[in-house]
Amino acid sequence: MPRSFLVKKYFSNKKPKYSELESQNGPLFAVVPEGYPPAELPMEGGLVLTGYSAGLVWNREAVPVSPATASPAGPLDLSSQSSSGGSSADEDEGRTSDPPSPEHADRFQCAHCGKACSSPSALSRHQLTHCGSAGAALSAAGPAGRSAFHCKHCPKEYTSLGALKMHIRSHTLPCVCTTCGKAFSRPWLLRGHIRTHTGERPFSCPHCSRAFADRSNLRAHLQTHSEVKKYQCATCSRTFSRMSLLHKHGVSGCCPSA
DNA sequence: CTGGGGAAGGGGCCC
DNA sequence: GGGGCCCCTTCCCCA
Repeated sequence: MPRSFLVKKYFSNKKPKYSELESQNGPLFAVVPEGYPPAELPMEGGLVLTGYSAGLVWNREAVPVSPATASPAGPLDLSSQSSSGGSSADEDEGRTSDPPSPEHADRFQCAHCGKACSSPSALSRHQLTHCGSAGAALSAAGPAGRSAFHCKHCPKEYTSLGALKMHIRSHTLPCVCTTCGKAFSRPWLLRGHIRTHTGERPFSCPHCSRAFADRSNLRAHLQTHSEVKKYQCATCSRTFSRMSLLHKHGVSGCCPSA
């Protein structure tokens, strides 16, 4: 289970550019199963994602997945659909931290969302995420119980100074490319950018000769080797390698009954 | 028009 | 607490 996907919460104000998606639910939501309002979809372990999440367009009903084989890591379970190249297995190469073990789930489980943590400290840190801009106002989370650190550049607020500092980087952009001067919030974003100058492509596709500078792009590419792709249209069951393609598909009229 | 690649943003978790 | 890395997601552009 992808860690960040489980616990991501701040959909509503993540990217200003996505305002059009937030303002018009249109075709995109045509693929959300009925009974699952876009703003509240049940997730693994009783998790509920609040707010708009463009990442939830896949249809779990359209592709019945048995509990035994259900992949918590992705929209569709591809673990048994790897005949054309086993993209799922390849995608998971190098990922060793997922999913959390059941015994850990019993030992360090978040009382608010049910998330299992590997240690008490991890649980403590996780519980802090329930406070603040997520609007989850949990009195039991953290000593303050409410956001205490406000960003001076935007309305966001955080429960820890570390989280605030991390966020402020997105405003100050301290990582500057010495080649072109472009600035980034994170060192690894800069490193990824530098690859665009050097041409370095450390992520190779095991099925073809292509290589990529970014792991996520390789992951997307691996979908193209799979017959059954990750994102599925609820209306026609056609699958797509990228959510953006599914979105386009919906916009183009396959799902007019949005 | 569609599918795919490139580049980038940002939150969360682990060490 | 901070750095590094994880992941997902998006936009833009091109074939």
